[in-house]
Amino acid sequence: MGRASEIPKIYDPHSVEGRLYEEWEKAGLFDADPNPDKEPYSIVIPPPNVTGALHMGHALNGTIQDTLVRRARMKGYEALWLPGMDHASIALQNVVERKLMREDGKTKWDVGRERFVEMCREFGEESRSTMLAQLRRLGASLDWRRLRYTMDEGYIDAVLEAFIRLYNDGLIYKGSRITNWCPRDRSAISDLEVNYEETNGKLYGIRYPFTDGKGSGPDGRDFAEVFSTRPETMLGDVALVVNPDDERYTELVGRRVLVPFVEREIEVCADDYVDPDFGTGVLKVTPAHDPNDFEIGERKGFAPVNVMNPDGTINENGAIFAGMSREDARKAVVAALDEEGLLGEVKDYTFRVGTCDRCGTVIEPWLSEQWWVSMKPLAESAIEALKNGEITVYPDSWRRETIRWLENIHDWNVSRQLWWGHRIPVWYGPDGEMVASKESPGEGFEQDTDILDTWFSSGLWPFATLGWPEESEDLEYFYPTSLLSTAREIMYLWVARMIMNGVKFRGEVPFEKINVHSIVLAEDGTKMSKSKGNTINPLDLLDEYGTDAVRFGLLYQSSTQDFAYSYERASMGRAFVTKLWNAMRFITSGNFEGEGGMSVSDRWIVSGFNRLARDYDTLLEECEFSEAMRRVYDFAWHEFADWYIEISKTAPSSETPGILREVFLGIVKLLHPVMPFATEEMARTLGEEEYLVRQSLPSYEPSLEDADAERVLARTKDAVSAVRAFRAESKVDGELDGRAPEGVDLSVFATLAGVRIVDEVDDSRRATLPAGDAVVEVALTEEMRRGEISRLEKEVARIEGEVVRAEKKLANEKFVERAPEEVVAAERGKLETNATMLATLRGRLEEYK
RNA sequence: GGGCGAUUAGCUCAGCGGGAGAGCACUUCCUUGACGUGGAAGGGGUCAGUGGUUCGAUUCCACUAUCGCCCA
Repeated sequence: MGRASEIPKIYDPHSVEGRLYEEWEKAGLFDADPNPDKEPYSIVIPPPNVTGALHMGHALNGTIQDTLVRRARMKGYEALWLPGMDHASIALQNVVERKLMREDGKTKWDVGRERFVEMCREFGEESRSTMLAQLRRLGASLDWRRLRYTMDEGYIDAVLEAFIRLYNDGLIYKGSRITNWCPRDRSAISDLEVNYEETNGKLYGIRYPFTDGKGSGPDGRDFAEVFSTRPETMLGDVALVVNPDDERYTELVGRRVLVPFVEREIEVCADDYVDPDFGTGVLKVTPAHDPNDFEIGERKGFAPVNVMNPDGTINENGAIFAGMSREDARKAVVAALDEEGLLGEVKDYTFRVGTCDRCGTVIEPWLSEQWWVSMKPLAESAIEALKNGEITVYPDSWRRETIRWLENIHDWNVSRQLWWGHRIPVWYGPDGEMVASKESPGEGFEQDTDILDTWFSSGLWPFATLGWPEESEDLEYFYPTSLLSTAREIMYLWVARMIMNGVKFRGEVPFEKINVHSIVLAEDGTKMSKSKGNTINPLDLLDEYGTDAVRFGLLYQSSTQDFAYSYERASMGRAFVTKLWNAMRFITSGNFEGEGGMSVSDRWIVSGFNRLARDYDTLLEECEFSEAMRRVYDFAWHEFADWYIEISKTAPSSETPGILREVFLGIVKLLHPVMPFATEEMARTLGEEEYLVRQSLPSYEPSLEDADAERVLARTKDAVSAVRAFRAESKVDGELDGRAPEGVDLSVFATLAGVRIVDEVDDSRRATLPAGDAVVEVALTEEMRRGEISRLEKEVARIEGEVVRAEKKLANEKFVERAPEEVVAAERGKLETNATMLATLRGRLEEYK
């Protein structure tokens, strides 16, 4: 017994992870600074929400980034992974509002803007430690000295600077448009923050009497009827509209009707937008309360009438309904219409209702004055960068998708009527001046009360985190960053904007590569969501299986397709760690040493590892994480452990102990970026003194390729497997006498197959076992011979099938003519091999009969 | 309604022009001195359907069906 017995049989993550992480951090292994002697490599983390907690998406993306940055360090780069988080304006503000209400029964208006913002800041400071601790648990090798926050002083300066530059360049303007308005937050929110749901509601018929007399409508009616799902908005109607091709209503165009209650006379006009088949074919136009109506209003020159206050109550334009909530007003309007005889048919109707992502309030499309960014000029540069390959996107389909989105981009509403965030640096002077400035331009100026959308600030992330607008050394050295890894859901919102801003403010794209990773789905294949209760907490996973196991498992499963994940799926990673751990235990025992220089097996494993190192590197470079993991897993388990370790026990050379150690350490180094903790611990147990991250990644060395050794081992493994299969099928234990085919390593074959090599095997008492393109012969006892005929018959039948298939193919003249020469030659070779094999086996069968 | 993607072993997924793969699950055997979170040997797929291109299609193209995501 060697030292192996002193090492536990199972790797214990709990006793290793915390200790190593602390040690690494203390040793400054995650720190990166401009270094003229090294090439830079940099990744900025997609900033998690400051109030957030680690979810499976973070775990996957964190693993990807950490793997790449650790790998870059081992490849000799000055590698920076920059941590940070964003201030999550509306999300955090809502949390603080709820807390305030719960604890003190107060609203934000009760405490006032200044105090409320202070409370938000405090809350953010407290809650951000949660995410930071969780990223450490994941093993994330972030340079913590550089932690950035979108509400840091320097970052705020960057945001204001960006706004002012865009404003001064005429790319930001103020304008009244329809936005998604949340009456509870009393703010515009982005399209992303609206959840649409199919809802059962009603379609109400509203009748607008003609001003010029009864019975003058189509079919002698007194009114024009319009269907609406939001009847209360009729208070803001400015016109009715029909399709110009709708013959039913041709004579209506140009006539006037009365809007009930508000007593406004409006005109009936024609516009292509109207779908004659929807409802009555007549549409009411309410520009202040519907985006399509707004456009019609613009086209036709109707001034909008806004009937709602910011809190969703009806304003003074709503006549007798003024002061009512939206909901009450709807009921009251319907009742009043009914009373006046102006209510038409009321039908059940299913339509999509948008609700606020943060508070669930029904969104009101509402006209308000907002700040907008002109996107088209900015988008051009981003489109160009994506088209000309300045940025490589993995997978490429997302490059095309993003281009398509950019080509159809709309102006972006960046203002929010919230308090927590970057206040818009525009000042209104006493004489109506409007000035963009970080500081008040002077006496009597008042600052705009709106704040900026969180995405406006996070859109500056790759350079604002490096010191911009200062021309810092960091910015000079680390920008553009090397790679951005992200979930696809924020490609448009965030990634596309970073590209535009990068080019606008730095004249250079913000990253060379974009990796769009897949989504970790719940076990049932649906999206994980808290409301469905099907989430997996990554911290529980890390606890149960160990960080390295979870990281490996996630990378192994993550290709371009989303994948269903469950607790059991982490067990594969854990089994792999255990397998490696025990290979290490074996190597520490160091019992096996032979003679005579490098054996063919030694050359084989070295050659195979060498190729693995090359392929693995290429795969990671191209963000093919899943395939890279498969390759190293297969090699480590099914070549190194299953075969080479077994060979080393029974047929070692003088070099075997050293090669065992070197190849194993090589595997450990390749895996270190993925499984940092367990590999470091293994290397240390094997006596390595330097941190793995300071060692070099194994690289490809052409002289180590050994096709000859690979061929010999392939044949040898076939021969061994043939004997093992024969033993299992024929239930044979103990040593057999036998002969090996040409070109196998005899000592490996003999020991692993349990065969005593003899010169001749008695013709009448032997089994002939197909092994790849050769046969193995083993001697049989009388008892074993009984099953031999049926075994041979099965083999003959199988190979006959092969021969027929190949003959048929080769008989096809077109195949021989048009298929590539190699393919035809390979087919001929197979036929020949199988024909020979068949003849041999048939001969044997004759002998037995 | 428009766009994108998926449909391969019981489950989760690779592969993507030349004889179907992995992990888990399943069957049989193995307490051999790295590992039972293991080893050896197996069983199990007309690669969603229909057409087309090709000497050859799971792989390329079209359509259909089902599912998912994004946009309106």
